[in-house]
Amino acid sequence: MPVNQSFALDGEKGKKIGVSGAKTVAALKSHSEAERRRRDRINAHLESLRGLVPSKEKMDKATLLAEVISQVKQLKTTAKQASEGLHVPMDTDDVEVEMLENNVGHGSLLLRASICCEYRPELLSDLRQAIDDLPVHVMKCEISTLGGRVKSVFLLTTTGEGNNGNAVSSVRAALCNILEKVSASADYAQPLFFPRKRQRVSYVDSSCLSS
Amino acid sequence: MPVNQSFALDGEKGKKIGVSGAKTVAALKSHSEAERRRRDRINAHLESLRGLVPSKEKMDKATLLAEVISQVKQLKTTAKQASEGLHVPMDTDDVEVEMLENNVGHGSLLLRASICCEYRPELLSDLRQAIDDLPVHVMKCEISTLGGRVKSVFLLTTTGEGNNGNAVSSVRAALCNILEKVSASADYAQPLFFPRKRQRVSYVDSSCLSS
DNA sequence: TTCAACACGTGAACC
DNA sequence: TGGTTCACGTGTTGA
Repeated sequence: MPVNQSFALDGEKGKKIGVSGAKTVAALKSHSEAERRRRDRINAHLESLRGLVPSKEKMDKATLLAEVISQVKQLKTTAKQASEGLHVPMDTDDVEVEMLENNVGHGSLLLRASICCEYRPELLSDLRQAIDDLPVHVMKCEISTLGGRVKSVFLLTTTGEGNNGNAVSSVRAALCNILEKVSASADYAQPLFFPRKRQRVSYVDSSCLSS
Repeated sequence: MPVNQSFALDGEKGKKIGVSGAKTVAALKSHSEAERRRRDRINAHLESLRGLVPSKEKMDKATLLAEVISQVKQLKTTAKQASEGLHVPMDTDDVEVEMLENNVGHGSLLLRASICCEYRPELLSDLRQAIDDLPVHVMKCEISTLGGRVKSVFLLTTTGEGNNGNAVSSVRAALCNILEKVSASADYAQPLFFPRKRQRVSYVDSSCLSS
């Protein structure tokens, strides 16, 4: 049972309990009702968040919010890796080669190589030729197109013929060659307003993460 | 300035204001402090959610939670589509067409179409021709190869020219035509309405993980 | 008993 | 001025 402390306060401050008191109590009533609506709104959203979080137990409000935070972060990273990292071609030419694992088989390496550039008819055959000339094995190839741009991602394993130590650099060099060919053949056509980034080569060594 | 209403209540209930009153006021103090800690915890999580939401304005608590809810739903669908995007071609020929949403634009549909078959040189141009002949728009295309087999996944939106109701069936028919061309070139008869399952037994996949 | 979590009403601040 | 949002202290309930 809620206590109306305005009685005591009115008495202390000498206020009259009359018409002005009725106005005050009406204002307080609408105020408390508005506050109750606000609480209900927030709690309703909290409840729908409870439905979205993959947990079966009833959780504390704070722990529920913490769970939501961690899930949002997780989803953001996976969505980012999926959309930007792997599938969707960006509008800057790019070559990336990274080593994923070094214990696939007997000293063979697992590489992830990607090239992103403008599409041209000879691109796919050039890619195939370049990969065939390398001492690598294509485990998986993925080609994505978006608006005339192409992003190609390869999962490669070294065949162990050559030196595995420079496998990353040799693959990167081969892909950069293809990028150069693209740039040379596309020199006459520059539809963009600003000078395009021709070649951005990045190399991530993931071997430091795992022993 | 907070009002300590225990004075009036103690007077009404006839309680003594003395040692027991001191204990009561101490209990109330610890209680309010605990409640304050709880509020701080919740608000801290709310603040970190504010940092995660892609909005620059300061938002209401309720609208912030609503924004978080919509973002979680959005991220869930994109993450799911991304994980679906990593598709490895299987050893069986297959055509799949499904409707993802029906409220993309003004009555246009979002379709996901995929075809999985053996690679042949004319496959890509055939695919392009078939898609171009359909009243659809290619939002995203993804081609994956594994050991000579190809899986191609399209994200399509209907242009609204034809009847959206049979968009799924027309796309499926076009893709099945391509599948039949593959089969025809392989000198093999095929059933009429269902995508044929054709086991690929010609050679062992050299890109298996063991080596 | 104490503790943790919740809803409630209220004062204050800001349009 | 009302209207709205927030923080606070408190009553209550269940472990």
